[in-house]
Amino acid sequence: MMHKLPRSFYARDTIEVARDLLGKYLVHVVEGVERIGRIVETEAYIGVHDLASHSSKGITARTKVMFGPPGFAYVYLIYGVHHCMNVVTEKEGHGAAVLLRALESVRNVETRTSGPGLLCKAMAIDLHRNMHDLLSDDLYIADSGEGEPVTIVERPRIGVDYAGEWAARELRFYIKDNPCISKK
DNA sequence: GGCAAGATCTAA
DNA sequence: TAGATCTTGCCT
Repeated sequence: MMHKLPRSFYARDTIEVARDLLGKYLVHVVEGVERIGRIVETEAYIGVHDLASHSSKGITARTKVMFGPPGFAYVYLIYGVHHCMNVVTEKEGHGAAVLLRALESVRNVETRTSGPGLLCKAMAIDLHRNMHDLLSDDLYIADSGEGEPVTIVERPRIGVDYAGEWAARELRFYIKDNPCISKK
């Protein structure tokens, strides 16, 4: 039994949300087809003081969604090639989000999902899904209701070497021994 | 209005 | 290990 996560789930500490998202299900309905993937890897971008976070640049046309209310999607294009999907967390105005890095295919997901770019490609997520409400009926995250325990591994984030000491912080989380992880 | 750089992926 | 490829943000 799938249960859509409430707004209050996202309105918490970003690291807690990043850890709790592991094992949850991302659902995207495209042209009547329901695509579902189990979240197995995330990264936390915890606020304006986090130099690896886009929000550290302040409020701009691109980052304003990160400063909005929690439970919304923040989608952007990286390297002109790939899309990355984030989930806005904390209270409105905080500027934090959780990046979804890898999924485990559950239903109607054909291509690989090990990495932010591939994840969005497989789930058919693009810039048009930016600022989409995750409490809507066509793009949301749900709990299986089974409360299955997972072993969480903490590692430094990927591709943020420019962020100084923040690059070394262990803000990446994934499910131990899961074969769908993007990188060890 | 122009320019540099980026939370990536694939092929060689 | 380099190239694809385009939006954002800052500079002029």
